Amino acid sequence: MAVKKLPFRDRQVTCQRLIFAVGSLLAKKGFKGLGINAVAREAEVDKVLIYRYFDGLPGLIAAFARQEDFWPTPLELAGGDLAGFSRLPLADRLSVFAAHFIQALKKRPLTRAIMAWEMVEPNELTEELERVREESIMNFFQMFFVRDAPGDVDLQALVMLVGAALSYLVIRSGSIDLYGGLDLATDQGWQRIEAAVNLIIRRAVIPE
Amino acid sequence: MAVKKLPFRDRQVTCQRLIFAVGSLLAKKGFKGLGINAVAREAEVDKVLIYRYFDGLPGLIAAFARQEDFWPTPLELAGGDLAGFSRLPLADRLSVFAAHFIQALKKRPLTRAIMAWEMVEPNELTEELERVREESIMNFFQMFFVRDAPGDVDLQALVMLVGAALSYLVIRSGSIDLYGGLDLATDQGWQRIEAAVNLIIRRAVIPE
DNA sequence: GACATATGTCACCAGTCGGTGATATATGTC
DNA sequence: GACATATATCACCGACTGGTGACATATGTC
Repeated sequence: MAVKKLPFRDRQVTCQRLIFAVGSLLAKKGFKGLGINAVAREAEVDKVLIYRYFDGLPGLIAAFARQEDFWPTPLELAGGDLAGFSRLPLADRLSVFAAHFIQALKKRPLTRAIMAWEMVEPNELTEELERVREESIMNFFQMFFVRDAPGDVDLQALVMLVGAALSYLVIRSGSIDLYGGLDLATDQGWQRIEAAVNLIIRRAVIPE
Repeated sequence: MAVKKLPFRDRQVTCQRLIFAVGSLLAKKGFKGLGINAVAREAEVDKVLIYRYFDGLPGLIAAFARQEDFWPTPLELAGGDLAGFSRLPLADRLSVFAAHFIQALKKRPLTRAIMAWEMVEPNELTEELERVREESIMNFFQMFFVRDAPGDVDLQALVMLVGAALSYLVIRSGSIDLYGGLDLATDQGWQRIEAAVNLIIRRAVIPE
């Protein structure tokens, strides 16, 4: 007789298995596969426990998002040195930010998946993630960019446009290799993109 | 006895109903609801006819995409006057392109939906739409921008970055109103975005 | 040991999914 | 009228979905 499951009877462990299962399932199948049954199967845990411990799938996913570092920290976006970052000239600060933003997204497949999800299926969960992220973005901007405010440049719009473009390209790179002739699959391609971003930044904030 | 369906026995009409149903279902429910059964229900047509006439749902969706003007034409992106557009200075041409690109996407909810779809569920169908679009984009670029090629600016990367940013923002505007402090819900917000794009363009292609 | 509780298993529900084969009905051709 | 064909309907399949209630078993407390 096969021992189907190991009833550890340890709630913590079970919860961890479930949370982990969300991540691995998300990575494997995307959202299509993200259902109560599938998650329970993946975790080798009875689905009823998802209701018990997380009050349903949204609660579980929320727990997952809370525990993952699914969104880059300001420290990470600043390149690991907030003070040094803060001392850089505006253009350099923007360049550093752009470069680390790319890196941060590239190394977070699950974050990319969730970002893509948000674009397609607005629901109470994605809205929550959304809110947190919007707040985080705005904080970072307020903290490091708003003070410069060159009178003739809408710095906020500039930053967000760059962020939007990079978000789009990184997300797309998950499913295609070529966008408008830009190679999203190789480091060279991304260097080219980064160079273009830097050029935009330099030219746009000339007056500093 | 209720007359459940009107068996017109007119293949063309039936096909039209199915194609239309794809659009209206896509608009109503997004992709989640886009299944064989749902489409058939929406069209009040037996699902088996989808297999008969379109060889399955992908075929039907392909037919839908083919018949919709789901992607803006070069003429539209050029503002209705190809010759005049072609005669504009580079910076103006880019600005006109950006403005009409925004308009073209804003007035095509289904295109936005499909673009969002492509970001989430790469499959044989989206790949096909993808291919067509990539081709279209590159043609437009080759036709109207490549000739200028300022030596110090990666014009292609610049154009595609702007396109990526605008695509991202327009798609997001379907589900959120605020992105990084930018208002995606009002015309004023979009004017601000457009202004920022124009600034980027002007500054980037100064040398012309 | 008795008991309550926490933890986990199982069976079942109604509904939907994509898909198929058999059948009915209208249309066109001879 | 006879017949083939195009068109549409229907019934069913196995599989999966989210969800719930009943049950089993281990753990901790008294």
